[in-house]
Amino acid sequence: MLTIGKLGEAAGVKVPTIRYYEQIGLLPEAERSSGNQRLYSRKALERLAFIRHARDLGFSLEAIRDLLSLSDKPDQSCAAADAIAKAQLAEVESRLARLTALKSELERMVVQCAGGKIADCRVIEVLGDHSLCSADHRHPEPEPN
Amino acid sequence: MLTIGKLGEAAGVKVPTIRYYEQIGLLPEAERSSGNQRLYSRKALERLAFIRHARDLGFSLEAIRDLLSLSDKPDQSCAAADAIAKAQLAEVESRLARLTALKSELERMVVQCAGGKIADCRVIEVLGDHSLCSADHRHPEPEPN
DNA sequence: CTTGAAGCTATAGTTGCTAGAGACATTAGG
DNA sequence: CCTAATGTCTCTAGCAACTATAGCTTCAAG
Ligand SMILES: [Zn+2]
Ligand SMILES: [Zn+2]
Ligand SMILES: [Zn+2]
Ligand SMILES: [Zn+2]
Repeated sequence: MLTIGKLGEAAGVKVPTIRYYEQIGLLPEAERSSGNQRLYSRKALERLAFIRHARDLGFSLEAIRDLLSLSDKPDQSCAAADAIAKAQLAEVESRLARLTALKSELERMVVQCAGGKIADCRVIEVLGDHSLCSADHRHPEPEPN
Repeated sequence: MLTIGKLGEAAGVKVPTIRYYEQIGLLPEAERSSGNQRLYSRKALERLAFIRHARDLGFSLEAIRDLLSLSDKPDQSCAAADAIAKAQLAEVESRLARLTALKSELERMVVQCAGGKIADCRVIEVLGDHSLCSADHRHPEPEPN
């Protein structure tokens, strides 16, 4: 059995994050020691590692919740899991497209500025006027990574 | 003079967002009509459009705050503005690199799954074991777009 | 003049954590 | 065995950048 600190170390997850996952029901309530400290089994470590890896791949906690509950039913079809992964891939691809457009706009701005006064700064100028942009960089959906 | 609704429409920004920007001091306190409703000038529209465009390009509100205060000093050197833009470009490039790695991992997962039961699902399997991944997709910094 | 849209304030919720306070538990050294 | 350091406990609040809700007031059209 691992303490929460050891578990976090083993899985590469910070201690408060583990408690947070438990709080939102992504991890089951941990066993407790006689002194009320959380104790984790090898299974718990696997589950946390799964979560961590899925987070690293950009899945939302909601998606991970679904993936975990699917992985608990080994006899079911994996179509649902595949669909979640495909949706995540599509999400990543759309962000990639957007970021690529942003990158070229930012590059243009930076390259075009001759570096004088603010009054002549191409960066400020472009920010004030989207018609100076070459691409259609709209602002649809957010989300990190 | 524009009402907040017209301003939002003209700039492509939702009304509550405008009020939020005022609240955090990104927009100055608006003039008020006799009935206490906000009224905006053409200048205010330009400022909001600047904010909107910078947001679209992924700048943080903090960065935008700095860019706005720079743009109010036309005689200063634009080095600071250029630096902010370069930092944003670097940020975008690093996210792009990360997302590209994610994309190929996700593609691999999705392609490799033969589509049977969960027990044999490659998606579930890979999520449980990063050593099945080909690339080093770590989880450094977040932030949207 | 009445009605419905638009505006007002204030508060709480979103996602995925992170940081702090103050109290208890465990462990290593002396 | 005692103590000090570290680890863990709960609870609360905070981060970005909004979005949504409730319960008002004001405005504009018919
Ligand atoms: Zn410049
Ligand atoms: Zn633009
Ligand atoms: Zn599958
Ligand atoms: Zn991996």
